[in-house]
Amino acid sequence: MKSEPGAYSIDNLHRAPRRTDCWDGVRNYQARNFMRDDMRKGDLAFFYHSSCPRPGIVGIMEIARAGYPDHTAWDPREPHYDAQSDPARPRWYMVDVRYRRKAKRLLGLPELRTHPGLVGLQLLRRGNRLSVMPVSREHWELILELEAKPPPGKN
DNA sequence: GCCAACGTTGGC
DNA sequence: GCCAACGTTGGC
Repeated sequence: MKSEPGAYSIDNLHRAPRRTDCWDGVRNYQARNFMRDDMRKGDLAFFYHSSCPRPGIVGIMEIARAGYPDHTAWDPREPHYDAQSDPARPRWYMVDVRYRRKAKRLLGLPELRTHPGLVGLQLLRRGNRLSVMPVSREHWELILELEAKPPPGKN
């Protein structure tokens, strides 16, 4: 799950009450479907910082509540207000996430890209712009193994 | 249903 | 700031 740290970082989540917050504001149908249909309470997710000097995976969180309507879509004062979303038929969904831990080190996008085992990871797909996307069990475990290794040196 | 125009995302 | 790659919109 991606977020721009300038808007909402893993530190924000760490400081939130009960280290839990709602993942609101997603306004993309594919990303919405992942949250609404595929995420279950107790699932784990990587927290990814995007649009920043060093984009990459910065930590792990847990889905604390499965998909439910994103009420910020109905509030005109909200930045992601959507006048077309009817409370009777919610268009946008969110989940609640709980902070688990920070990554031992940043798993930067360039490093992830160089790893042959991560070919096919949706995050690395060309032109990918989804802010929420699935990670296979195999890729998940590979990334955790990568985390345990020393960071790549500068060549 | 096609597709051009436009807006957004996000790496660089 | 640039721009590639998408998604959305709306005229036809």
